[in-house]
Amino acid sequence: MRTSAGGTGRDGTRLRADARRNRELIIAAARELIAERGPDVPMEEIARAAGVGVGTLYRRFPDRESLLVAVAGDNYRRVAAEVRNFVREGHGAWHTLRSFLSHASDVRLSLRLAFFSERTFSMLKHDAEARRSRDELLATLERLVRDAQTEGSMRTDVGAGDVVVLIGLFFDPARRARLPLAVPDDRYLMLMFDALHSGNATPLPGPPLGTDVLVRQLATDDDASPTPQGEPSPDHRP
Amino acid sequence: MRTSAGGTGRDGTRLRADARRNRELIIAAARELIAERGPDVPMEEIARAAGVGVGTLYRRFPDRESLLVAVAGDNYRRVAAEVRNFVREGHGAWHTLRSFLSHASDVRLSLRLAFFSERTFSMLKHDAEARRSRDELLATLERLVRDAQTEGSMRTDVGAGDVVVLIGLFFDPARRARLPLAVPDDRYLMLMFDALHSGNATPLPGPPLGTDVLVRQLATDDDASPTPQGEPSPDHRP
Amino acid sequence: MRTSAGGTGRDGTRLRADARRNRELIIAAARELIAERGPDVPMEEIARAAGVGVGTLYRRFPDRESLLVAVAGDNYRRVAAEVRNFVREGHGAWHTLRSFLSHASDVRLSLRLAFFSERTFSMLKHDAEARRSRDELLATLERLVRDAQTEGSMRTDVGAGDVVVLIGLFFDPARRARLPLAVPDDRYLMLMFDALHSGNATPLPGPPLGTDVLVRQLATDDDASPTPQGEPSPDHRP
Amino acid sequence: MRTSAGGTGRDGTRLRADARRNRELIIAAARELIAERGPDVPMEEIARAAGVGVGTLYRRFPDRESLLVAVAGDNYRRVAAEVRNFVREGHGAWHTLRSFLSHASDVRLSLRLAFFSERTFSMLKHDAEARRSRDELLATLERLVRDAQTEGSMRTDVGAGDVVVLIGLFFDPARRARLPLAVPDDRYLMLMFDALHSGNATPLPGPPLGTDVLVRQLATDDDASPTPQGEPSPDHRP
DNA sequence: AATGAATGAGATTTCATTCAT
DNA sequence: TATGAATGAAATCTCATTCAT
Repeated sequence: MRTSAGGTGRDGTRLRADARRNRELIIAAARELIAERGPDVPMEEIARAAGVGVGTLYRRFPDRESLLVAVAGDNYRRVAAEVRNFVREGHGAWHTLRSFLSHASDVRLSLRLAFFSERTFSMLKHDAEARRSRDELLATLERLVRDAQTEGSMRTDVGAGDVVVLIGLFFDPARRARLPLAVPDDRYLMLMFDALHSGNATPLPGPPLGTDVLVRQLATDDDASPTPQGEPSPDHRP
Repeated sequence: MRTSAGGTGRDGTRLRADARRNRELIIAAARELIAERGPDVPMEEIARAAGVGVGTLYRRFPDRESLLVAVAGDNYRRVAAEVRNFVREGHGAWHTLRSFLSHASDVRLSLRLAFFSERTFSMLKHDAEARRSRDELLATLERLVRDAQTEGSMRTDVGAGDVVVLIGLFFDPARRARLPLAVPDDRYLMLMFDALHSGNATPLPGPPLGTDVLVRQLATDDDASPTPQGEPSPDHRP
Repeated sequence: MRTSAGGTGRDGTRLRADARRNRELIIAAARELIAERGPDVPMEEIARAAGVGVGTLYRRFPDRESLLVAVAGDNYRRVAAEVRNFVREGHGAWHTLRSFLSHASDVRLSLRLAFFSERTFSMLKHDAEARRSRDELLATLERLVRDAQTEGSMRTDVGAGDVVVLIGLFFDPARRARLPLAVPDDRYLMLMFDALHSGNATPLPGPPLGTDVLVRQLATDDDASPTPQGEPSPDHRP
Repeated sequence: MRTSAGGTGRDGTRLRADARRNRELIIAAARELIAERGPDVPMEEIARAAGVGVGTLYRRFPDRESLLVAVAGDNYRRVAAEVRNFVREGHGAWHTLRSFLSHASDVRLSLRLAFFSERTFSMLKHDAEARRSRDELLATLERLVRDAQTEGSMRTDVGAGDVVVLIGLFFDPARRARLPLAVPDDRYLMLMFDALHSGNATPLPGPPLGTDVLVRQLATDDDASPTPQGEPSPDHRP
């Protein structure tokens, strides 16, 4: 049984064991460096951190964008399980949402990665599994938001898309690195939650932003068909 | 008696008319491009946008940092008058603070510019007038925050420094440009205000952040006189 | 057992064959051009002369200084063997000294290269092998001078350091290139030797200049061990 | 009575008093800076040192070469009187030659300046007075050398041209600046004299080099007629 | 398949020289 | 006429990407 997770080449053929290992090393190094220094770190440094040559990196990922896509996809996968666990616990939607976004820095990275650039986003469409993971993540987020709103603990004029935007704006490591200040993430995360909590009556301009809007907004120019072609391996975990 | 605003060379001598005009064109172009694409836009593009040669740009500003400083300084000056007007109106501190930060996009740019890099910040110290403007801006912010807290409309576990950080994190045009979404600034500004409004009881980690902390944190190596006038951050805890 | 001469990267690892060849082409081109036009020839020209792109040059030598160091180091190595041969012959120290400096233009280039700039010199300290070669060269020079003085054929109020300075002043190709004259090196080399010959009684201001002085004068900031082996300048005053 | 000394424009018209003053300030500043840092000092620095704008400098001297020519010419004139004095004293030709070259740093600068570049040299041909001063200087040098040789104190296989070459090679301030060593000029000047002193029997390759050779060698490509055209003001000091 | 060398297109900065004020 | 501002052609160096080993 072939799992597709990060283990297939462009044409769907199985990668050699060492090749797959390199692929993973590269993605891990890239995630680290990107999280630390933003999406513009020199390719050579990523290669060095991964312990491979640039050539290898480029053989695996023909350009920077496709590496970003891979990192994003990988991250979604990493997050997928975590997501389910968080939800299972059942401490109330609002609390779950908070701890979900507070503790899982991978989640935050995931939410940011999809929106690094149009091309990153649009390429994501061609990796069916990553897209599926992403959609699961977004669906979970949607559900948590909806439940929290039903509970009455979250204001109803915001949507899951707003949460994604907030995360995307807030947690930019490049920006943070540039701020010559040691500001604690937590403090501003808390403020963000307070902003989202119900009891804040200021009416917001515009309707709640759903994640569907985010996704749709990016899927206009390219092909509209949901999963057009090049789905390397349709079979995935049950 | 003329003030020197924008019209003096490094040594304080008056610039020739055409030179001053170019200087202003450059700063305007730089502000525009920086606001649009962040502080790393090619110098050549800035020059082109200003309608001058690179050489001219470099004659006026020997390196990128000094251009950033100039843009920051200029922006502070542009903001200074506006600041006073806003305050004069007197519709209550909270309302004033909101409209102050909501309407003046220059204010937001100013608050961000000071913290682009340590060197930008530190060079700013040597431009007395820009520093004065900055300090006036920060002092105003401090006052508004304090008053709003006294009014009971703003939570007391945040400080003016927190506002600056939030602005700095939120309104990064480079980041925005990268987001392939047309997100309305207003919406998130509102959320930010709601986060800052009183009635949000979640205790924040850490003490309120004053602007003095921001300024002091960056002023270690150089001159010791922290903030010549415009006392930012008197005590304001409840 | 291979020596690493010219064939190792910065970290001592073996270079690939083609890289080593390029490295050598670059050094050769640089030596040529530097000898012809001084240490300021455009990097791009050096690259062109070597038949490579600038990028290659910069990959090998991250900046101009490090290229100069490499050329110096290489030159020392080239000279090292020659030095021993000259000395072996044994026609009397004075004669040896003369032919040593007369025939080997590489020797002269070497003696000049170490003193192009403080940074060149100081970086040289970190290339152990080049330093060893340099020290061997200087030690040989010291010995020849001392022996010639013992023989009675060389004035005793000069030292090997003086010889280096004279070479350094005389054989500046940039200077020569600028002189719109075809002056024969030999002629002035001969005059220099006559100046150094004994029987010239004019007392010189200052003590004989040893090469140790040259070396020490430049070795203040960095490591304290002055000259690992190849003892330049034992006492040699009459 | 119009004296031509530095006081005429390109077309021979008398310069306004302030213009002449500027011309002199520029030349003085240029001499200083050139002597200190070689013939490549930025034009703007020369202008600044002279207390004028670059525009003024360029109005006076259309390019760098012509400034060098002017500095050379001026220097010759400054030296001319000195030359006569030195000779008048009459302490023996050898002694005179030594003190002549030892004490008058202007003399040394003059001897170097003529040979900075072909164009410098060739342009000199168009400034009749400077050429005359130069020729006087060279003639004096020739005479001193000849007399010293007649006295028996100077070797006869060298000529005044050799002396010029030696000076030209030795006293390059740019070179000296680069040497990270404080070497005393005197010491090497003394050595040079010892080289030139009789009693040094090593036969030199080639014939004595006369200054005529220097001059002739540079006058081939251009026009051969001694003072072709454009002698701005033939009348000069009686 | 892996490596890392080579490439060349920018980006920054300097400075000789021209030109508007 | 004096000024110094404007220009643009180098020169240095970096890095994404391609290609030989």
